[in-house]
Amino acid sequence: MDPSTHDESVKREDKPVETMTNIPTKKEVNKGAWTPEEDRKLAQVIAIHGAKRWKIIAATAGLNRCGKSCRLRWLNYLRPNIKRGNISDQEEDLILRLHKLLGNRWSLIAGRLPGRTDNEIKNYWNSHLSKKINQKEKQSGASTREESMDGKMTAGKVDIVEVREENMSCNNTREEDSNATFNVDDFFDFSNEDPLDLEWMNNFLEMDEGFTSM
DNA sequence: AACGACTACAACCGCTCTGCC
DNA sequence: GGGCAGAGCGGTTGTAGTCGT
Repeated sequence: MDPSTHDESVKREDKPVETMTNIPTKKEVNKGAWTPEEDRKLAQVIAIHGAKRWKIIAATAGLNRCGKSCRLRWLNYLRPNIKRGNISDQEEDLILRLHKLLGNRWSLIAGRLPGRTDNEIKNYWNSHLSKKINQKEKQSGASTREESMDGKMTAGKVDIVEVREENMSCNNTREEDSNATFNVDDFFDFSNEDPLDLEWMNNFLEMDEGFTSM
């Protein structure tokens, strides 16, 4: 499949806004794997201008890339303090628990795993964890009735969590829902927190255990 | 050695959200 | 309040690498 045949975003990026001469036109825009030279140029420009105004960055760096592509490359690959590969057992466990709580909100999950990107976690989930879970479900489905009851309990737990999250994440209803014991937005607000401080994790694990025992 | 199936992950796409004018 | 542009997110695709036959 050739992505260029339905490239709506590129069309949008080429609106007349572009008065800057270096911004690539639809025909010129480069796609596919990034070269080391492109990485170097992008990193240089970001070091000078900061990681904002991606369209300008793309133009300044002389890259025939759209701003979106530059942003993604920076966030997922070039950014400092990125951890690559080898997701530890602890991290995996955390991903599983957070996914149970949050669903496919990868950026929130990634926010709690220092050095990991949402894209990496999403990929890891799709290629590793989703299979693991499927296997587990199959196993539990084929085993004893007692175990299948446990499976129902697990599914029930997820439902409860999802309902809770719905209540918690909705700012409009937050005031009405005075019984909420937990606010997901507050919980995942890192603004006043050292990202490497793992105390939150203990709190989260305790809370998760609390749901488990429900 | 050659080939197809499978896996992992980088990158793209479309959509939504947010802030500014 | 409405429109626009930029930023961000999650889903999906493309492809290089690996493995089994």
